[in-house]
Amino acid sequence: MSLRHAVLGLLSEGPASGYDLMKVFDVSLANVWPATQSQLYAELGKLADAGLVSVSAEGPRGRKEYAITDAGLAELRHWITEVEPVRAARSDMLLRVFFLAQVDPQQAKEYLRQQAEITAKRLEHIESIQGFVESGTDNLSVYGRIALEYGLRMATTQRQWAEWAEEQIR
Amino acid sequence: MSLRHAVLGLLSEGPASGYDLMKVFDVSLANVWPATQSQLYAELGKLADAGLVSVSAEGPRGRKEYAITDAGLAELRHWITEVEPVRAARSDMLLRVFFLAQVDPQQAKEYLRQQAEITAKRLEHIESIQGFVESGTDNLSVYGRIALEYGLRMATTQRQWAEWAEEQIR
DNA sequence: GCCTTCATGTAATCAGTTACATGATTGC
DNA sequence: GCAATCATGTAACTGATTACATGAAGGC
Repeated sequence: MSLRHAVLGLLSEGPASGYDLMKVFDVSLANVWPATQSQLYAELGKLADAGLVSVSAEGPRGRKEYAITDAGLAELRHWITEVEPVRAARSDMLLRVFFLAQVDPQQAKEYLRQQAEITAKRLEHIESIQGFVESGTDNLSVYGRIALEYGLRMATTQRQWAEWAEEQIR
Repeated sequence: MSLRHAVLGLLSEGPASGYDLMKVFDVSLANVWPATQSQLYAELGKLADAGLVSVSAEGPRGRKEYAITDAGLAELRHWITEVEPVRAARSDMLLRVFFLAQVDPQQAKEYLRQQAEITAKRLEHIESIQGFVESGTDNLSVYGRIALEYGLRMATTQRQWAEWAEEQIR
């Protein structure tokens, strides 16, 4: 049920069409809550039915601009402050670790080295977008930077763990 | 498609019934790949249809013991060494961070402090189970400890981040 | 005889992914 | 005229969650 709140959150910054939202999504929230175009349009429809957003304008090519309603804002705030985050935390990367005894030590070490490398790449990538967002002063940028810092720290820790784990084998 | 491999992985340590697997699951893999009882039984059925596991014995109360087949072991090894882990990484905890501008700074700080506390509790919990698993010498325990270390490091980093983030506001 | 544990499943629903379908408008 | 971009949606499928149904066997 969180895509709904992701959409409400984006609309809390101002009205937008599904198409607009998708673009913002891809460069911001997609990292913490991926969603597809079909999902987004479907969610906007449901949100409108529930009265949490409304069609604020219609443009060319059937464009529908949505705006968050008071009920929507209330729901967003309620979700932020009163709903306990659930930690799902599925990781097939870690799942594999449990079964590394099923391949030979060489391959197990190789697997962990690969993970260290992949994480190092992600780290570089995060650092590169950090440069981009440094300047933004809008809400999403300000808090986006705090979320980015999370990614940075987590990736660093993961890289170090993978390097340590590789050492543990043999 | 990873529950399938979680099941294969557990069966690679020896034959077991769905009921047996569920118990092991809850204290080990559930942390990296949660699954429900219904899901598990359904998966065993599909796995058997696909010839990756077979019913190796039948016991009282309709108990069916499953054993991994050669094809199953091959599939498991292939998955470990040749299939790229996908990083899904959905976090509604982080999603909220993006929208913290929608509540007042007091509440935003409160939210982050709460996350720090929750993470601290999880950290304690992980440390407590670390004591339990310290002694095991079976494959799952050995690699389970490496996975546990991951949880430990990640939780530590997350706690520190949450404390830092709280400081950033106001 | 009764409680606990063992043991397996079905059904309904929801969330997410992939692929496809369709067409209007704008800029060149 | 044509390509790129804008724009919205449907359909089929897979995976996951919740709730319910059912009953045998073993220990006391």
